[in-house]
Amino acid sequence: MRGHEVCYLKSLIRDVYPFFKEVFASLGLEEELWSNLLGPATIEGHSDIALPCHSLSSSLRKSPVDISEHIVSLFSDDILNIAKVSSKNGFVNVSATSSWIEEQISYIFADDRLGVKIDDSRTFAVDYSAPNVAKEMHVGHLRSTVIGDSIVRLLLFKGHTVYRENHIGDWGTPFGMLIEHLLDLGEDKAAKELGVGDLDSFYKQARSKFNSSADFASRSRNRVVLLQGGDKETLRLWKILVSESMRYFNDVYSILGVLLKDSDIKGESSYHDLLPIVIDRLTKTNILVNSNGADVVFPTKKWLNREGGEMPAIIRKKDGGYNYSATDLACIIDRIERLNCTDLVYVVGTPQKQHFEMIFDIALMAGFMSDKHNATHVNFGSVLNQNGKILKSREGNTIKLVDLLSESVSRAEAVIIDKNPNLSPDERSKVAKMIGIGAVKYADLSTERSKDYIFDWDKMLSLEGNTAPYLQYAHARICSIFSKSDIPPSSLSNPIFIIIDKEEELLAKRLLLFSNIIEDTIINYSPHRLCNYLHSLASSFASFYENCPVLKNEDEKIIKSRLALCDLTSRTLKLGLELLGIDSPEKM
RNA sequence: GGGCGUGUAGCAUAGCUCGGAUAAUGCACUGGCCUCCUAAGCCAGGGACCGCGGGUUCGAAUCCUGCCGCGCCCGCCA
Repeated sequence: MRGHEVCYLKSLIRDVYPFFKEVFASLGLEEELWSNLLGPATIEGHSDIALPCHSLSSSLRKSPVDISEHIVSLFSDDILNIAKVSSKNGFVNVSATSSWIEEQISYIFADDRLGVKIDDSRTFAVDYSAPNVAKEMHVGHLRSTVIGDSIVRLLLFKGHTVYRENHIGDWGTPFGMLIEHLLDLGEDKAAKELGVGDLDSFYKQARSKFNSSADFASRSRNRVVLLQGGDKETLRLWKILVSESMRYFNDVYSILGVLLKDSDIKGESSYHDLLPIVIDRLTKTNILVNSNGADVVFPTKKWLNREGGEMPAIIRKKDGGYNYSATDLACIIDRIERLNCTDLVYVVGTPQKQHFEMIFDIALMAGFMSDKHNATHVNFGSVLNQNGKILKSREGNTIKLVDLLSESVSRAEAVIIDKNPNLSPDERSKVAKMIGIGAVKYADLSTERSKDYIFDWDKMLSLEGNTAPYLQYAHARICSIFSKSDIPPSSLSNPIFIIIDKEEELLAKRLLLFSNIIEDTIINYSPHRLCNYLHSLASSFASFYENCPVLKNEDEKIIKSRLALCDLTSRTLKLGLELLGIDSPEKM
């Protein structure tokens, strides 16, 4: 098992390794036979690291239990400075001593980065959010935006160069009808409707006219031709649609507290000039094939369509129009050749998995990317309703993202009034935003992203359990301890840690895991791992807080040690939440 | 038809890359704890043939394989 508690303490393995080496040398066992067996213990409470002896049974001709007991008896006493060694069920168990933990924790404490290393810098393009112009943002967009933003924060923290790429849907056939509808309404009125965020009704009105009026439909088709032909007046009207929608999206981004800015927008339209070049280069590498009048590529990996025929990726349609495969290939060229990216990350839903596999395959075939580049589809599951059905954006009564967010904030505010009436209205409103928005983001980030998740209003806003408010509360409690004491965190340089009680030992061990968890989270692009860790940290803090008096202690040394543990915990929670894009209020 | 994903206590999830001990966490449930640093909390407890069957292994929730349920993709929409 490799839960958050377990990928613990690489340094403990490093420190005790020489002792194992000595013991196994005396048994005459080759290093290859045992060195991979030494690893994190799988059961919390038994030990920190362990070595199962079962596979040694045949070569040593003894039972695993006998072997483990024998091994324990062979260790030199010097290991006791680092760890206690014991045996159980055929495992050799190694538990770090308090003094070893104290030393490690001092090291982390002195580090602003809490032990997290800076990587060799690479250059990433992270493609996320991608709302459609003149269409409402709904809960489905939440996932891409929130997951992508957290990944960006993590990569930046690890020292990488990151381009945020907001690939908005600002081109294509629907724009004919949208522009005609804009004209029908009058520019001013339309702009206003879009700017205040009434995108849903704008789109629906246009769609319904398109379906019911032949005249409108015909005007719309003509308008698409004008748009694609670069007609100046049409482009001017198109820009109104785009900029008014962006104004609205920026409002949502600001409420959500994500990093996306106007300069991160790279809509589909901006790759226009590259599309003929894509065709040209695919032709030159001899992989573009004409099939029924369309220009297509057959990827290396074979896919079958419904009829059982080999399935190509269509790059240019029979009518000469480019489709999204062409745009995505253009993106790859742009990101690799103009931005010099080494890593391309696409935070897009799982339904597009096959599409991305094809595109990455073709990009390699055509030489747009090489082995030196990593392209990753960071896929995520759908948002389901209570009945387990997908929340549809078109016909159903979809919850607007803004409405969801504001309700979350107002519910959070109601809880604060109830729990902490002493907070001033001004503070309360600030804190309510941090909690309400944090709760929604955390609900989305804390489940394994490739799975579907059930949108549960009550659970999302519940302030109990594995939720952002629980983590924020732990942080606020620590701030409160410091405000009650006359010892500010800044005065705690070079504290001497004294780990005595089991609750403070568990807290300390979990604090030591932080850097491992960050590595794990970013390697897998899985923010939920960080979430689970922070919850386990907050939970061990709550236990510590309940059982280990900090300020109400007689021993000055213990007060200082525990205050330092508190400070380190709050810094870890705050940094961890920050990397998820969630604020940490000092009072709540 | 082809492909992909998913199935773990009443509910929601983690663990599956890279196989180890009594399967972890939260909600809900039962019982305790506020003249005491924020009870938005803590402590204790009950609750699971890890979808089903085979295989590999000293050892499988984890790897392989065959089924079953659910979902998604296979559009000259993005």
